[in-house]
Amino acid sequence: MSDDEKLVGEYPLLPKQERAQAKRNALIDSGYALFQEKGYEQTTAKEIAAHAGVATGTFYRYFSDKRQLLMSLLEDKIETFLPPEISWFSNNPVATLASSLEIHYNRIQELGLRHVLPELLSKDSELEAFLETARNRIHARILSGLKQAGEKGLIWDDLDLDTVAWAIMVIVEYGLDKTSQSEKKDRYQDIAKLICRMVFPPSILEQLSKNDVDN
Amino acid sequence: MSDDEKLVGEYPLLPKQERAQAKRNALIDSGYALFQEKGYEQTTAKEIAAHAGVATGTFYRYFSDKRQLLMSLLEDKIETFLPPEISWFSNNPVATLASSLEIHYNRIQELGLRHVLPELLSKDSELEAFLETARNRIHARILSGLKQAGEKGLIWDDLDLDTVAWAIMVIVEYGLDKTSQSEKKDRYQDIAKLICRMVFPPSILEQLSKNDVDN
Amino acid sequence: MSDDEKLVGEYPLLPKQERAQAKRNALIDSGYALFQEKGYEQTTAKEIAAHAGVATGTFYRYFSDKRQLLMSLLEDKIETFLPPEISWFSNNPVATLASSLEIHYNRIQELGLRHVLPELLSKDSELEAFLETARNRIHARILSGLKQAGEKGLIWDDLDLDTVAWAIMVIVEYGLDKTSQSEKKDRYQDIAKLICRMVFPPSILEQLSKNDVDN
Amino acid sequence: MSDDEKLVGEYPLLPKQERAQAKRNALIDSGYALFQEKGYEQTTAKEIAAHAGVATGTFYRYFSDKRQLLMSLLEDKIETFLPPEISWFSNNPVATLASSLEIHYNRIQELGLRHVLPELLSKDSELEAFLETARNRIHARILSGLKQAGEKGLIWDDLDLDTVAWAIMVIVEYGLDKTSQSEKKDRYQDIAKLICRMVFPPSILEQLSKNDVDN
DNA sequence: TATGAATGAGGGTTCATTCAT
DNA sequence: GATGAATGAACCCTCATTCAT
Repeated sequence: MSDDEKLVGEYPLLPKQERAQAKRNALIDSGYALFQEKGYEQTTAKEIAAHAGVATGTFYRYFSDKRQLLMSLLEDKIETFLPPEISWFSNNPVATLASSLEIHYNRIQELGLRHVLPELLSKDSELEAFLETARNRIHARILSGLKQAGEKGLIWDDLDLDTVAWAIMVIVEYGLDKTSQSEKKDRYQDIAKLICRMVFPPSILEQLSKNDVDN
Repeated sequence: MSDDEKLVGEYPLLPKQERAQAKRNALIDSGYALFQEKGYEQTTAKEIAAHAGVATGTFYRYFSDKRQLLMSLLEDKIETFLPPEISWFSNNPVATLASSLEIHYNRIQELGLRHVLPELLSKDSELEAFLETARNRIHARILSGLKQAGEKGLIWDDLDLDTVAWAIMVIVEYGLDKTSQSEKKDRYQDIAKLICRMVFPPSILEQLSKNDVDN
Repeated sequence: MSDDEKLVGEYPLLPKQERAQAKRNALIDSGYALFQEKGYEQTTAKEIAAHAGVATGTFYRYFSDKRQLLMSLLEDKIETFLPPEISWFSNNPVATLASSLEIHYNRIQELGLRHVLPELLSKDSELEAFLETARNRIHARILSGLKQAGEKGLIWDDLDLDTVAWAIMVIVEYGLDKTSQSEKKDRYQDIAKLICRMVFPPSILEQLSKNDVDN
Repeated sequence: MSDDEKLVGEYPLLPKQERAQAKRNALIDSGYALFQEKGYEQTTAKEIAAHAGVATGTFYRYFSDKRQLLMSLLEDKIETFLPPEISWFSNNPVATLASSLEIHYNRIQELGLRHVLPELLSKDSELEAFLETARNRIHARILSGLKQAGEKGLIWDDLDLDTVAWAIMVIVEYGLDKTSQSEKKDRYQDIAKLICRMVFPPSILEQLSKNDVDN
């Protein structure tokens, strides 16, 4: 992408670079698809290349090895991990949160690499560090939202916000796996309700919701 | 070998079946230890056998393959997944829950296979089914506790108990990973508080706790 | 071989160890044959295994890799590099030397690895050190023979014995390669004569030879 | 690239053929340098091209393959193998020979491909034939010098000149490898002395040297 | 029954060579 | 001509599994 930007304004628009970038992307996409489908260890570099429609050797032109493709893939997709900024000040926090969750969860689903990573984490400290960073960014984002709400006196004052942020994260990250597609809509609502009950005292929650009805 | 030493001087000792069972157990334990330490794919049958103090070939007398050892291992340890029956009627639900969580989490830690399984799930539907069953048993146990509490009118009456049970499960299962050992004590308290807030209306919670103080 | 010695006196004579040793030897022999035939780089581990009549994997039970087989091979055969102690005091030095050369050259031929090593030397300092050691042992043996002769006043007194020893070594080591088999007998004589002329003043040489005729 | 810089500002400059020749030479030089440094098998076509500052594909415009570059290289450098015509009639044969050796050995060092070739010989009969030819030319040159000396009655009359020529060749070709730079000067002298002793009867040698002193 | 050497398919990776641009 | 990305055969090595002892 930064590559494309550099090209802006240049006339002939080198087809070579574009094709290379396309091939790299095809490999990443294929790696992504196969890692999800069969797991990381079960996917061979040969398969990834074949799936991307290139020769085995080409794989190694773009990535030093399978692991590096995984890292590149993660860097490409990392933003998806970040949940949207959650607004705790909305009139109808439950509904707002529910829709936030839906958006975020869909993204995570799309990423869908969670099933691929755990086994690797134990043997790859760089990967571990990388994901830890991502996780911290998510946590920090949730925590900051909670702090703002706390400063306005909207939430329980005896909460350890760190724990709350972490519980929300876990619920969102691991929570919807086994739910059938048709039931998910309802579940978002229920989760949102649970989270709100963790966060807001009932009185505040009622009041916020009332405002909503008034509008 | 330490096994052989024990045999010195003792003649008939273990009947055949027992010796075999001991060997089988040693293999399971070794598999368990190594899977945790290095992951499933990264552990070889040879290593498991060596760690158990038997020959490579012996491994295959007791298990048809590596995967089957994993399944046996899980069957052996599955009970550990089950959380203790949670008592929602105690006088001090937060404290009671916190200690339940601590007990359960320590068991799960001991099992510690979560990092090993996810990647396998994608390629092994039998394993998937197996774990789904285990998961369902946990869920059912939590759910049944909630229902009892619900029947006594102790908890929010607009809760989808299924969702609540599931959220509790997720928090317990995935929640404490990155917490440092020293901070865990506090975290159990905080988690218990959160869960209680999801479950009990504040008034009930207050009342239950008051009883406690009275005693 | 030292293995065999250890076994002397033991009854059942473990067939396992013997078979393993035999396999190891078969691999070394195959490696040796193929290295000579096609060169080191051109020979694959698979080929060596096939030539020895075992599976690829078996190769790696006995040797960590191709290079290690080469080292083992050299260690096994290193003694062959050592030329026989050359007797400079014999009555007929030329004839004696000629026959020594013949024996030694045949051994070297049998070893025949010279064609295999040069390219490797540049990239493998351990191998280089190993061969340097072997070379030094040869040189030392020749030199010691020359010194003894020198002390008896048999040879030119203005010789740098080190250089002489080295020249002899080179001639013996590299000298007979391209000579056709049929001509070798004569060539040994000629070489022996040359070397003697390098070493002995004509008068001494004549005198020594005369003794011989007298006998 | 340094080539390109030379082109700046100069329009037609090198005719096509010359440019091509320059590129070809650059490739040969690079191949030569890399073969010496890392060995033939260890050097890739890509590296040679990169070292020569051209693209991989360009390599194959000039040479059908890596082997062909080696052959071309040898043809280019073959003359270096030829030792200088050795004058056996000089007044001070030892000194003359010593300086001849020095010149020749330096050339051979410069060529330095000896470490590269042996392994290849076994699998490439054309190469073998080629080097055999070169070797024969050297041998013939030395032999012809010896014959001339023989005709003048300067050397031992019972010598097999073929063997002598060959011994000289071997000593010169393989002899100085392991000698440290600082000791080489002396060694040339010693070698020259040895060779002279192989060739000349002491009386002749003395007489020739005396002439020298007289001058 | 226990052993552990043997097997060989298959994985990751390299590199000589080709060919579209 | 020149380029260098693409190719894919072939290499080295591992390890789940078998089987003679």
